[in-house]
Amino acid sequence: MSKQKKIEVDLSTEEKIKEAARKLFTQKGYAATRTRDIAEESGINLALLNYYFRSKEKLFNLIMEEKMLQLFGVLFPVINDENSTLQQKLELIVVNYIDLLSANPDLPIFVLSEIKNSEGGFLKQLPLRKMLGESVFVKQFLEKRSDISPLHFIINLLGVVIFPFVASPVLQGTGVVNDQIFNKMMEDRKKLIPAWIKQMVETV
Amino acid sequence: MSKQKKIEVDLSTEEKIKEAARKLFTQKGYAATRTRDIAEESGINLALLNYYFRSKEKLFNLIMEEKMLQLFGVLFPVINDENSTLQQKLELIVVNYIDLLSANPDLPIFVLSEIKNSEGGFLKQLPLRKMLGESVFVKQFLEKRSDISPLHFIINLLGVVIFPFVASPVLQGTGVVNDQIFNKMMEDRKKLIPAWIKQMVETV
DNA sequence: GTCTATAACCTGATAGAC
DNA sequence: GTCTATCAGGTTATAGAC
Repeated sequence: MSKQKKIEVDLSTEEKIKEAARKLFTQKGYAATRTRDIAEESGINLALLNYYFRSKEKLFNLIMEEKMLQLFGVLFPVINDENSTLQQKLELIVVNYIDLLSANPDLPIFVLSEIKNSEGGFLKQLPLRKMLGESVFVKQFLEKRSDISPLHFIINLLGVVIFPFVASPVLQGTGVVNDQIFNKMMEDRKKLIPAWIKQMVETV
Repeated sequence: MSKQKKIEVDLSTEEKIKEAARKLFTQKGYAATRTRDIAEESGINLALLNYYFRSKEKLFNLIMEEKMLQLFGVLFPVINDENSTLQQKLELIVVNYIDLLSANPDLPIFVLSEIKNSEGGFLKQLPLRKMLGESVFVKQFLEKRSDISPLHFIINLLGVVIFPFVASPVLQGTGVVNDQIFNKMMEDRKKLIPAWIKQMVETV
């Protein structure tokens, strides 16, 4: 209550640096981001970055783990819910992802591209194989379609949900859509995608 | 016939540099690639890179335009063919993309991520809006579904085709699939995807 | 905790010999 | 055309004053 006068700017120094790092790393990637940019963006001194985080790489690892959790975390609470149907899970995943990515359009390219360049280091703590393989989600899918790998199904789902955001710079940069139309389309897809996928599952 | 003794290594110096640049740029991106790495990879001297291409950026622009054409070029010959049905176009696009990306798995993330970081500079010569909007492909789609934007259709198609390659480092890095299984899946998708999409188009 | 100044290193690019 | 040597500038990280 004493020093807290500013409305939104009043974060701890450590948090201000992290906030700037989040923005710049996700926007430009690890290699293209300079520690000077982060310092400037956060309004603090360059030396403080090393004081709090020891090195650019350590700060990056922190942000990266956070962003991976953000991207993959959408799935975790949903796929093992015993009390929802496959269709309900589908709808929830689609809505949650579209909301998340509308607010963080850079997230997918950033995470996927940095993972690719990091020789698997970041994936060591991501037990995706077990998490998916033993999930209620997969079990429910196999009850409907035991003739096709659930992986195809998951890839298709994430493909139609995430890919538009990955392609968005191309779509917007070539004038195929503008920001407003793109957002409207993503809004529409919240209803369209579950309907398409449902069709895909139920088709013989 | 005189000096040409080596089997495959005998490219012009200029082409050796471009070949190394192709590999490293697509693998690590512009910012993370050092001109020294390119020189070493091509077995030539650092100074020759500047002798032939003036600067890192000019060399990059060359490779980038080449790679964009490679990625988007799959569509051009197909979408305006008057003598093929929508379904045939679909099948051709799917097969061509899966073959291209199986041979160049880094291509999509590289192109999409560099486009995002370049403030639209590379997109100036890509008249995607007209190319798609006036295409036979879109016309044929609208004959079947005038109630839904063809853009949804195209995004879905490219999503299910391209996204698996974008996600492949995650899938392989977490042990969800290995290289062999992944390739088998992509092979299967050549038949699966057209069937899914067909279903999507014909569903009321 | 925060800053200025600077060390130590790296990177793109060029000069100049062959 | 190709190489070695080197410059000029930028980048991460730290020392040391406050």
